[in-house]
Amino acid sequence: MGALRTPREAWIEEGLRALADGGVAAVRVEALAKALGVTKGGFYGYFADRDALLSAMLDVWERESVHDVLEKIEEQGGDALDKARLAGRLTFSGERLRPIDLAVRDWARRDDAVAERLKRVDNGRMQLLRDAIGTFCTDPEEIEARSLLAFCLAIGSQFLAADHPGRTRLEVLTRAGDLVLDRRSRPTEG
Amino acid sequence: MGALRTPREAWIEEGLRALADGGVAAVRVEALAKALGVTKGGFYGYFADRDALLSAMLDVWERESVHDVLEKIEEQGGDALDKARLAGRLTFSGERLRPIDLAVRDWARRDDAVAERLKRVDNGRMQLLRDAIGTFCTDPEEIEARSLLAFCLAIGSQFLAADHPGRTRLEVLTRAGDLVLDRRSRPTEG
DNA sequence: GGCTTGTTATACGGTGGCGTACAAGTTGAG
DNA sequence: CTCAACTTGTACGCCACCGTATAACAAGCC
Repeated sequence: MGALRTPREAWIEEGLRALADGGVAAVRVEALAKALGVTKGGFYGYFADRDALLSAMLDVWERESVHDVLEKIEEQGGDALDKARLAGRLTFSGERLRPIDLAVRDWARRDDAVAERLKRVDNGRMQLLRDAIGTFCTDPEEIEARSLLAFCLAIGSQFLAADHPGRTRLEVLTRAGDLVLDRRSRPTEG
Repeated sequence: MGALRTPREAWIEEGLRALADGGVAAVRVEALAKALGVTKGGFYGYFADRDALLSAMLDVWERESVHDVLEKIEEQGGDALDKARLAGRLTFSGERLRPIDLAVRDWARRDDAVAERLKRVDNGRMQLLRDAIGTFCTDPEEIEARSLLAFCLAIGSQFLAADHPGRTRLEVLTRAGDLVLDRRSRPTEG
């Protein structure tokens, strides 16, 4: 029996790396092979074609983004606000999920199947936010509006190029997060 | 003298259309030619290469996004809040600038020259928001945080796939915008 | 060591894109 | 109507990529 020198998972992992820093167009079979130090010879033993790899990559991404995050949240405990904050950090800090998420988001604008998956994932995240904001806010419309604000802050800030003279993005982001997620921040004439 | 049957502007316009609905990878000389009903024969009379077209497209986009928007804002008048709101509508409603903006935003993540241009544009937009929010808010840190929130709301909502059961995205978006841009919306225990 | 089994390298055909060269076509001026 | 000037079509070489076929190769088992 021959050994498994470049297993299926290695292709998926390299594909996710390419997706993360070059978008879906950068996921090219021959480029992945070169990055893995092999040729594409073995690739088609695991995947019918490039689309099969893309699909497998999305499977891994969806599992890590939903199942794995929820698991970590549960084992941490805390109230709904803590959970939402941890979920945000797990997804949008750290160099693994964050760039993949952004690439998937752009990809979804041109591929309905990807858009469908992203919708499932985003709906789950929105529910975490609703639960969190519901702990200090009773108006359902305001809960929804604040949840949207919090989510858009997390995503939008990644796509924003503007400077904040005299401050860091992180500082402004923290303050903005407080405005949306903290009951006590009811600024000026609160 | 021969007439100008497919002028330079037509290539740029078609390029922007392709960029808007397929991303920068979809801006292909031969595809644009087909869309214009010609072959690529004439293209290289106007542009040294594909990059020259991309650069010209960005020039047009930047002028429309900054100069033209500022012009319309000035001729409308009103206070800083009205101006910021109009700027937001001109940029993120309507089917011309909005999809181009999103495509440029993703493009900027992989091209430093584009990132530089986007930063210039975004800085201008942020200043409009600071001026607007400064009309009812005095704390500079809160002004910055609210400006970031407003901007992220405009961008992030375009990339968000989640549903809002029982409501439309526009309804939630309007409420969220009020939370950030309206002094009177100081919800629950305001 | 040889055999079996699975993995990888190599070579190929097909497609589609870029940029160039030049021929064919069109247009307006005289 | 003719000519010059410009625009466009066509054909080409090049390269990168996909997917297939097949041969070379490694690894464990007997």
